Amino acid sequence: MEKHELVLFPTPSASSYASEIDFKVAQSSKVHVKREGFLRTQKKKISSQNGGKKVQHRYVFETRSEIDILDDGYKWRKYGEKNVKNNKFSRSYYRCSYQGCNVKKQIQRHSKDEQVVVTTYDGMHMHMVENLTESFDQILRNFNIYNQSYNLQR
DNA sequence: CGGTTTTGACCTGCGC
DNA sequence: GCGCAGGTCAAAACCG
Repeated sequence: MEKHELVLFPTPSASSYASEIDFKVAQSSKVHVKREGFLRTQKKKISSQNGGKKVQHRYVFETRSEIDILDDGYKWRKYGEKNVKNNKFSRSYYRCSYQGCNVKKQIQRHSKDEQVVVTTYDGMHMHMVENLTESFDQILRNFNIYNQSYNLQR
């Protein structure tokens, strides 16, 4: 396994909810990760669902790859597919098939730069997984560490 | 047989 | 309201 190095520091976003960062993975490909809170309307919806206790997380991965589905070690069940406007490629919707796990993800290819795959994760897994891909784990860990220090600075 | 994919219908938020 | 765009459901097909 290659070493994952942190390439860029993000510019503090205008939105207080979002932060983003780039990782270089295995020499060739770069992963752009973005973490954002939900928009106000979505927050409202969430809070009415579970009493407003839980914070929802969203991670957006942008990878440059020929393969649409990057194996992150989790088991996903596809539950939908849609054509999005201004995009010739369709977007796929997946849900984590672990029982009781509510994590969702969307996979979508850029219309302009079709080499880029955008993977959006909604929520966090509250369970372990045997087959966790090391690179994915490492990226998320680095990203969380980064976010912690970022939050401390403010 | 049990889980997954497919696919059109259904639901919902939002802008006009 | 209405219609569009995006997100989800669910029944049938599919597959090991």
